[in-house]
Amino acid sequence: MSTAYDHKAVETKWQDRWEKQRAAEVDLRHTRGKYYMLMMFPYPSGDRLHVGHGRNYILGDALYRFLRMNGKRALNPMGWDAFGLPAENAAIQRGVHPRDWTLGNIKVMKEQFKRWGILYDWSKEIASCFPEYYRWNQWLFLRMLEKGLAYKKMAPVNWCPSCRTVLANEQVVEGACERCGTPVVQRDLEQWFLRITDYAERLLAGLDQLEGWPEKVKVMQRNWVGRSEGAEIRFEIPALKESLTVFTTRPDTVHGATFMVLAPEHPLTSRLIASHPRRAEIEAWIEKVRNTPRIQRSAEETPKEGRDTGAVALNPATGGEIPIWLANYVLPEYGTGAVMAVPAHDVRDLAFARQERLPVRLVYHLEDHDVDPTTMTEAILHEGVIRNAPPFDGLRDAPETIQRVIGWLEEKGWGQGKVTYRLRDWLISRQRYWGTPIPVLYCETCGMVPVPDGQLPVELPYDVEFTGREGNPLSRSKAFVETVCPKCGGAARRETDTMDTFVDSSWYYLRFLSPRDSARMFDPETANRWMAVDQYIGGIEHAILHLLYARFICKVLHDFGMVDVEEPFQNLFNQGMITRWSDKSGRVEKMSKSRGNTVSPDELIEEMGADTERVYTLFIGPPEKEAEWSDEAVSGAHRFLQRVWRLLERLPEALPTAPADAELERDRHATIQRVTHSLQRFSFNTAVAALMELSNSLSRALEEKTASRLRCEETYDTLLQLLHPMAPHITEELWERRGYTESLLETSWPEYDEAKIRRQRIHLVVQVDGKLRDRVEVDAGADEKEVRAAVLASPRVKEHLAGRELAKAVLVPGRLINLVTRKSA
RNA sequence: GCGAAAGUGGCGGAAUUGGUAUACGCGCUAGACUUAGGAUCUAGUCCCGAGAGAUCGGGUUGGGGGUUCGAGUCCCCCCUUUCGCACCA
Repeated sequence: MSTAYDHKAVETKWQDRWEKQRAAEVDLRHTRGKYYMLMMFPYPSGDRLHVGHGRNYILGDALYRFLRMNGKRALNPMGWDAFGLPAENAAIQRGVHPRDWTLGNIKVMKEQFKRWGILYDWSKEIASCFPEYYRWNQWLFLRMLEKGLAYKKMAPVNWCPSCRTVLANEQVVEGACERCGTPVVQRDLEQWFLRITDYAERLLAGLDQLEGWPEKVKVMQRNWVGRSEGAEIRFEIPALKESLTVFTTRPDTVHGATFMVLAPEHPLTSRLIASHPRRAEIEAWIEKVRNTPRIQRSAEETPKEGRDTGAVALNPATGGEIPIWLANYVLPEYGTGAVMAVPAHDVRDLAFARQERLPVRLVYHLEDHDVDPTTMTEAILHEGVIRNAPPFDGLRDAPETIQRVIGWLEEKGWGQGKVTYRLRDWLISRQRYWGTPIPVLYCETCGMVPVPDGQLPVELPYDVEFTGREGNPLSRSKAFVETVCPKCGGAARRETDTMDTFVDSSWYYLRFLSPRDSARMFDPETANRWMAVDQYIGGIEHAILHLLYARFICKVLHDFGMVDVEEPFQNLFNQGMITRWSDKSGRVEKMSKSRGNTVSPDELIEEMGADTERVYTLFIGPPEKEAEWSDEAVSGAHRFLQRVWRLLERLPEALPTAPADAELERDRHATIQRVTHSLQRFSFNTAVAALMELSNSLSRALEEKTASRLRCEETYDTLLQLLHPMAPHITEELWERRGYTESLLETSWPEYDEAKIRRQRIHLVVQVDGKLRDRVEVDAGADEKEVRAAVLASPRVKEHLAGRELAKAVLVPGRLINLVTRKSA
């Protein structure tokens, strides 16, 4: 038996053993003690994982092992978010098929997980790119289509004329295509949507139930849904004999509406400008605005631009005529795409009114001084009293005032109360190959026809060309596109759009519970027993999109009667990023390949071992916070593990009996308590610190021969058990060398006895007027009388009391006593 | 601009409920062992002042005020940083 710590041999040995034993496999038929933990399944990109990625998985594995030792039936599955654009780009750049590229990457990542010593239940592995998985995306889509939750409409998209494809917002860099640099244009295309806006209210309400979610994420989701209460108000346009509806959160300021502003895309625009003398010029301007990418157009720096249509509307409250304008700052998709401008009480409207020399009218007046509407430079937002706006004169800016105005508008038939959301329906169409084909087809006689369930899955053809410049490769696959209409038997063409990969990831947590079911999306019975996910772990970058979509789809499946829960993830944990100095940029940045500041786990594991990386990663700081990687500090973790290794050989140094057994026993129990509580609240860094201290105590006890052999061995065994979640390989090896045959994973988490942590005699802190002056030894249970006697006997305390008189004493039992004095008379 | 979180030694950080601020680790200093060591071990390491010394006194959690016997922790004002949203009517 070798005595030096050979991390390579130890780690390979145990990784192979865990793999052979299928150590993390769970039989889902049993649910006693069930705990469903889940790491956000990764995208198998071609890059090797670095230590920054490792933090996430190591954290999860430490939690998993801790749960197991605490008797939980913990399920920790892993799969692959395997569809996506990089695979297609790899195909274009390197001529390798997206499928082969993806499967190759999965293999590499799986090997990396193993080398970190991470245990997943691989019997439940899934990959979203397999037809066995994505057929259920299609099935779900068809159910949503039936219920009207999936629909198709024209929508403006970012379009690269050179690549001839739609780009996601993230792929537009300064108004140009990220890949070829061609300026991106806005273009209207028929696109598929999922009606997530129908669920806006429930998505908001559900957040209030999620006590186990970080407040930050809930706030971000609330803002994203963006609920606004207000009213819709109709303004008549005499020239068109039609009315224009606006949405406003401030119906109480309707008397101050001095002009209207429409988005250039508004359906009424062309009729409004039909007889305008400079119509062509305005149309050209509209075209320019429409072609501005949405991100740029809605940036605050973008100057406000507008055009007068020449038409007027009637303000229902005043009966006055007000001009109708078009402006780039009004967004067609929010509210009704039209606003009533109240410059006196809205910052943006005031700026625009001043720029275009439009009139301003006050509704709310300040009480302390008069404001001149022709010169005012600051809008009056939430103060003042209404004047000259019958029948509301005298009312103040308050929610009740708004309610009264809404009631009045409803009574007069001019408008009604209305709630609007910022949330838009979910655009799922992608003009890409590597995704789930949307299962509909187009027949010349029957029109759009859903693919019958019996014909699912609509499989991606393998034999496709990837040239990179011709739009969606699918549309050039005759074998795929040309098909037969299931209704009439005539010729039909398949939809070539594929789904956003966020569809795949919005229900995968259910598939893990019956991953091989070929008859159903998932087994509702097992799902109801195992859902919700008890602990979900992943990056904050998914705070909005993924987590919102997953909540939405879960609610849809709930409404379909397929699963009881409405919220899929009970507790959410977002680990912080790992940062490191980057020579490229000359500052500390997120660790990433493109920044050239990654640390490879391969080399680190080779040099110091996976356990060292694990311990350091957990010790680096609070896991929810960002942490800066330090190459030097890693060696501290390595030294600690080496000390733990050497302690085994030092155990025989202890004598059969020794004087201070109780002290080490106290440390042991106190450490169990500290580590247990730390791990329960994800405080891995303090858990590691506590274990370092226990290791130091044991080392000292051996050195000074203050504890018995039995006591030292017992302490050491506890140390190995408590350390196991963080450093699984070395602890298993040492445990085996201690002579135990069962895996540490199968042992029960050590228990502590509070009575053994308490000391008989304690050092009580003595303060005089809040300042630390001495410590006295007293019985732990000493009452105030006894403590006072002991304290007043202290020479140092006497010194500080000299010339003063004791006013009162505050005793915190077991901790301190504070003697409060005053000048003696 | 709105919203959220945070600010503690040279550095990463610790301090469940208000109760010994700076645990643990890195780095640094000195010493031991050594053929050499980026190995290992031991001691020291918040700042200022006094002392040969064990020690003693004072100060310190971004700044200022407050509550309290007692504040890193609670309240108010300000400063800084990070993150999210951002022409949403």
